[in-house]
Amino acid sequence: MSVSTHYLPVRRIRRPVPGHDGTVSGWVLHVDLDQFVAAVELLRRPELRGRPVIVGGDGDPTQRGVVSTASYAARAYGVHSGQPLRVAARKCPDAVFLPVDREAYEQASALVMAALRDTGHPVEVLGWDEAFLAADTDDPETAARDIQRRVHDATGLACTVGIGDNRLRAKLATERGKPAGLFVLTAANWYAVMGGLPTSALWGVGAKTARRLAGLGLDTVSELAAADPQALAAQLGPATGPWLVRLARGEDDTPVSAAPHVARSLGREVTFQTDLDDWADVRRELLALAAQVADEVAGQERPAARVVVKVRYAPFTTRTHGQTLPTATTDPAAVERAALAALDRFSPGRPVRLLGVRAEFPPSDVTHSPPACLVESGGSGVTGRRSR
DNA sequence: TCTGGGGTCCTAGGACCC
DNA sequence: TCTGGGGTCCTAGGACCC
Repeated sequence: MSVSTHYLPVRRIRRPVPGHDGTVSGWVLHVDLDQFVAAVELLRRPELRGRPVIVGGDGDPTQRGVVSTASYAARAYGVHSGQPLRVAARKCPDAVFLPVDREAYEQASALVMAALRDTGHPVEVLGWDEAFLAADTDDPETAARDIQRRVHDATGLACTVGIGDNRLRAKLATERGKPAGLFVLTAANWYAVMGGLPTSALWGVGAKTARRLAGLGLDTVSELAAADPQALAAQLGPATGPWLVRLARGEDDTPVSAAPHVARSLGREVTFQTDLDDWADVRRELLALAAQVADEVAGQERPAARVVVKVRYAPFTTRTHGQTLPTATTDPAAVERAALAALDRFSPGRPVRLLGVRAEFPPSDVTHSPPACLVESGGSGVTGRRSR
């Protein structure tokens, strides 16, 4: 598994403080590749250009699996990421279905990130196809076009650049510049662009939170921005409440961090095409997953402190149980033992749809960087809630 | 419409200690 | 024997993102 990194020093960017003439000079650029996974496939299969292409699972729409990425031609039929492949096939029967080819995307991603670093701006990688750049410039649009040209020259791929006066606004600008365009979102146009939108338009507000907020009478970004942070803290938690209000105001003072990402955990999981009824099979599959994870933990030379096993019973009930290791270790046998011990805490007999094993690294380990030889750009899931 | 696989972070509740 | 309040740690679950 690759881990994002590079060798530039971490640099805290200058905040874009308006000068007396209203100009700002510290910008955040959010770069997002257009239909990345599908675009990589189209690069090596140019004959498919213009056709609906759907990448996901094993590339077999009769099997369990979801859409990773649909080409723009396929999206016109209502196909989108996360949709079950069976549904996608019904909506777009003439689509070309392709299996996920992780390695190809990681390679393409590495080229993209290298091109971004060649700009000289600090780069914070967010995943295969996204990055923030800190740009100390008075002309962010020229910088953005320069980035688009460099990425295209290096890879043949198109990207959109969101320009913002902080990370949050840059990120939200990008979707308004798609495809292959630019968009500028700052404090100056925040409410004009975002104010009337539902709260789910914010980065970090999903369907569940939007529904809870609506239950409190907060439907739009403007309404959330005007809410009392303490009142929301009582409703949604001490950190989440105030954070949501700041989100709605477009506030984010997190610097672009070019520091190498150090994973907190490492896991493998698998959904079976047919539910496992026999607990002996469950045990065998779990051991295989645990061995895989243990192997990678050993390869990373980062001791694991805890092992968590995930079981999804049919039809879709998910449970987790963890086992803390006596001492943090890279020993594969210890990791496998812990996984088995955790499995013993589940109720056997129920049919199993999914099994997962995840190793967690101790929190104190965050200062420990992975060895340089294991490091490449792109790849790892630098996701989840950020910048609280 | 039956719902992947990789992650991150936050919350609530219980255990435990003083 | 019954009882307080606070702090910290651990665990499971939930929500979100790519």
